Amino acid sequence: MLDIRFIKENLGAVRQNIRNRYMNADADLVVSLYDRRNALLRELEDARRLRNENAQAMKSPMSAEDRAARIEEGKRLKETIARLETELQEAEASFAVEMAKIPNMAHPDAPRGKEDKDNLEVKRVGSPTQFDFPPKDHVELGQSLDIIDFDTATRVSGTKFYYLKNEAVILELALVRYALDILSRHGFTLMATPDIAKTEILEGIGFNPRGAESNVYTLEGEDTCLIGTAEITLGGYHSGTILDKSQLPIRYAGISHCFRREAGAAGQFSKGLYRVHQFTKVEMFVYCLPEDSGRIHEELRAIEEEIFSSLGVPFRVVDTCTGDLGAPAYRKWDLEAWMPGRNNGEWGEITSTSNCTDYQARRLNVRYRDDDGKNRFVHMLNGTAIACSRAIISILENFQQADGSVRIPDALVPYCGFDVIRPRKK
RNA sequence: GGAGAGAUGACCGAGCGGCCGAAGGUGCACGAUUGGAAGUCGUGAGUACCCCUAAAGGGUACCGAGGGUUCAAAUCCCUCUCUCUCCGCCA
Repeated sequence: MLDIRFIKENLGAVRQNIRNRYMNADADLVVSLYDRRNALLRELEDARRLRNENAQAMKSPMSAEDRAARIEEGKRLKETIARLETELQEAEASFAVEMAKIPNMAHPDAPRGKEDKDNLEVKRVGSPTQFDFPPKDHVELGQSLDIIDFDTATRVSGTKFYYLKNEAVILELALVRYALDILSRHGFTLMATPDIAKTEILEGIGFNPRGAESNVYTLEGEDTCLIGTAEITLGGYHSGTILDKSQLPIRYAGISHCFRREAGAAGQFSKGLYRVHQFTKVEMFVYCLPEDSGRIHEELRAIEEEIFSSLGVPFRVVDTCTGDLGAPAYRKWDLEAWMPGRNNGEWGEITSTSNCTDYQARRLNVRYRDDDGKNRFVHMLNGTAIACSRAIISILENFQQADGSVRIPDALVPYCGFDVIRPRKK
């Protein structure tokens, strides 16, 4: 969330930002709810002060009548306080609901636009793969190589699930290990995180666990959810703590499963591994000083580029437009890999890195003590190192050969123990 | 899952319902003493929010969390969470 005082002082800019991001939020309503909350708070504190003074006065000896009068006064105040407390609670609740809808401010250079087609391409590495034969998509390849089974997964678990089989199992593990090795070299602390997190952490990160449009699986009667990304568990790791300034930046690389409901995603491109309910991902997460977050965001992007460059997957980088940023991000880079099997060749998102500034830190209450002794909110950033399902798409489709086999990228051969996946005779 | 013990400020640790935002100790910051250090002495210091602000100042809340009793709760009652010990179960 934003700082309410910032909203009050920059109301015009906040309104404009909400419009630029095509979000459904009302800054003016937030301000008026806040003012109402403050008025009630003042009234309540006043009543409490009178109560304390009354109780204080009763410490000294007094006549029976005076004492009785004091007790009456105390009882009256008790009722007033109880009433005001209820009202304040309601006011704070409605304030919190509206406040949560206000998105982070956007970087001034982030392109204005509504949807992903308004994202701005800023860089290309490699060029779309050329084939001298008709290329297959990864669903077909997965079948002919006998390494991905969608049909059985649909029967056992439902649509948008999959079994990895044979070499694909090794390939996934190889990708994970490859990413972890690179991140370890970049000074990241490696983590394998829980796949479940509390609702309050989800909300702090900026996810909406409830509602029909939510992308989150909630666990019945538990107040917990299946995580959609390790960003949640890594961002929650230091929730409610004050970090030592000298520890910063803290870099974590977390591996987890990711679960997404993808409700209403039927109309979108949903074939194969691209949009699935469960996948494995290595996520980068950084806690840093406010003045460092811009630079570190570039570092995260550079690491993502390093990973996919070294794999030999053609990709481009886009500067995500305001309407596509989501609520927490101040700025976001997406890496889009060339996917030859997608609509006869198309860019498809494989990683993404966001600078969320202090938006998440404020609600999760992650601070550091500054040199002047003041506690300030850290900045938090995240980025995908490897999302296995989509990485596998990009490898299968770009590295396929005329004979129906798929070559393993050189960098992954030592991790896989084989350099090609051949069609399996049935 | 069962039984017991506990949770107080950066840390340790006291705390009879009103004199407790909280003793004492350690640690911390500053000052004095010293050639310098140690030691000693003195002073200061929590967090959040609200009001008022130029600054200063004032108020409210916070003793694991949430409820309750009371004119008044760190202190009494209930629920929950967590930690430790023992038992059970188990990848």
